[in-house]
Amino acid sequence: MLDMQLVRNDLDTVAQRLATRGFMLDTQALAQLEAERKRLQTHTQQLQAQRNSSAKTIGAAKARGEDVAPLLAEVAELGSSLTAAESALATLQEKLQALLWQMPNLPHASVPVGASEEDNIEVSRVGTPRAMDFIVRDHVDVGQPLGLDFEAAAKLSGARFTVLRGQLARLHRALAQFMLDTHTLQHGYTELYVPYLVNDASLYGTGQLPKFEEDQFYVQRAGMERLCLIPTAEVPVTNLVRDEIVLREHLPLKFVAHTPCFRSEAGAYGRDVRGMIRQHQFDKVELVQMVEPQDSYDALEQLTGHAEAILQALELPYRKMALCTRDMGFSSAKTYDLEVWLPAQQAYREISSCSNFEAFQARRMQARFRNAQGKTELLHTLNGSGLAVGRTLVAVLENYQQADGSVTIPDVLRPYMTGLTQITTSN
RNA sequence: GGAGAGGUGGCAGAGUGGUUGAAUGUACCUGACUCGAAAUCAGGCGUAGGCGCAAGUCUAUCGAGGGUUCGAAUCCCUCCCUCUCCGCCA
Repeated sequence: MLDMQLVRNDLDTVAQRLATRGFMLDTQALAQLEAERKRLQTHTQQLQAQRNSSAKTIGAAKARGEDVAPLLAEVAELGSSLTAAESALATLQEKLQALLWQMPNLPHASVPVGASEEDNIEVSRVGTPRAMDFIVRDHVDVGQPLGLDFEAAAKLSGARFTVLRGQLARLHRALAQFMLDTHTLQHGYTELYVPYLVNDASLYGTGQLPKFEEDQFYVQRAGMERLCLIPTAEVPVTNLVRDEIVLREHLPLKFVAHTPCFRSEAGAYGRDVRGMIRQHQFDKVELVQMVEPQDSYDALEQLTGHAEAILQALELPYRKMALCTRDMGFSSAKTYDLEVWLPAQQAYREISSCSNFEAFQARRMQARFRNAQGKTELLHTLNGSGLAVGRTLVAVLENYQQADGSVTIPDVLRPYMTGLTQITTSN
């Protein structure tokens, strides 16, 4: 959520910056609503002040044992006009609030302005795709003989689910373990285990609501608040600081969590239908940081580097993209995507997204810290995938495939696989 | 599933219709005492918003929403959440 103060005072600049990401702010309508709000609020507060002072007068008179009838007559009219003013103000403020909830974050000055992913800028490219002197198969063809089973998953749940068997399931687990160990032991993150079902307030906090309700999976409970399957660990982890005032000496907070993620992928029909690139359920190791405002862009570089370290350790070729204004997520001020090389597609595909949200989420969550002056100030929040486990498995299958149909296990994963060096149909 | 208790300021904890934005304790800040610290004493200390150059002033806020009332933390209704005990269960 943007700072209403800023939106008010700098309406045209805000509108221009939002326009670069494709959000058209009706400044005239907003200015008009704002003016009306101001008028109504002043009016309402005057009436409230009047009510309060007469109530006190009446109370005092009663205490002295005087007749209060004439005083009561004086305020007879006040009630109804106050009720009317209050409800008019409430309606208007709801309208303004709804508008504010739906406005995306302002892009940082360093974000390239662009219309689509075509305008994303390649920041760096690491690793060289391996030369393969045989017909390169995609992860589906490589994986199916080794235990990747979409038919079984379809029977159980439908499209966009996966069953993994045997060493493939184990490799999947090894990947997650390796990522967690790296981030906790080498990058200083605290591991968390968190709920996979969260309430609406949490989804508002990180920005999934109110705009992206149709992307979520909801669980209804009779007589209880509905809960939502988390689309990413970002939601439960970031919301840990919701309504909290963090001590400055505890900053930065750095958390890592391995969770499944659930996405309905509404509107993605026909995209990546083959394989396990785009699933309703996938695992992800998520990095989250809460930092002081002046540190957040350094933190973004570091956090992105932590995700890159996994790709480097796995010796997977990738590139780092600075997303352009139009391609960034709703809540983000700046995002780097890490894209891994998929030889079958002869393309780099997203495997991690690292973002600085500045105070956008913190304002929604009222997540604050006490600054050096002892005043409460909004935190800056960041997160990034480190990495998407399912897609990492895809990348390993494709990049480590051999002519004979086996898959070599990357060196760093072997300790997690009791020394196994390759996956074949026979193991 | 059954029975009960409860949601008040950073924390603890009073308050059951009238100058209560809220006692008290604690934490924190400032000052006094001290060579310094501890202890003690005095003062300050929530959040959000409106108006104002400012000093200031006004409004809202005691889980959420609605109701009663001139006036609600306090009474009534609905909902949400937490805790305890019993049962069942991974």
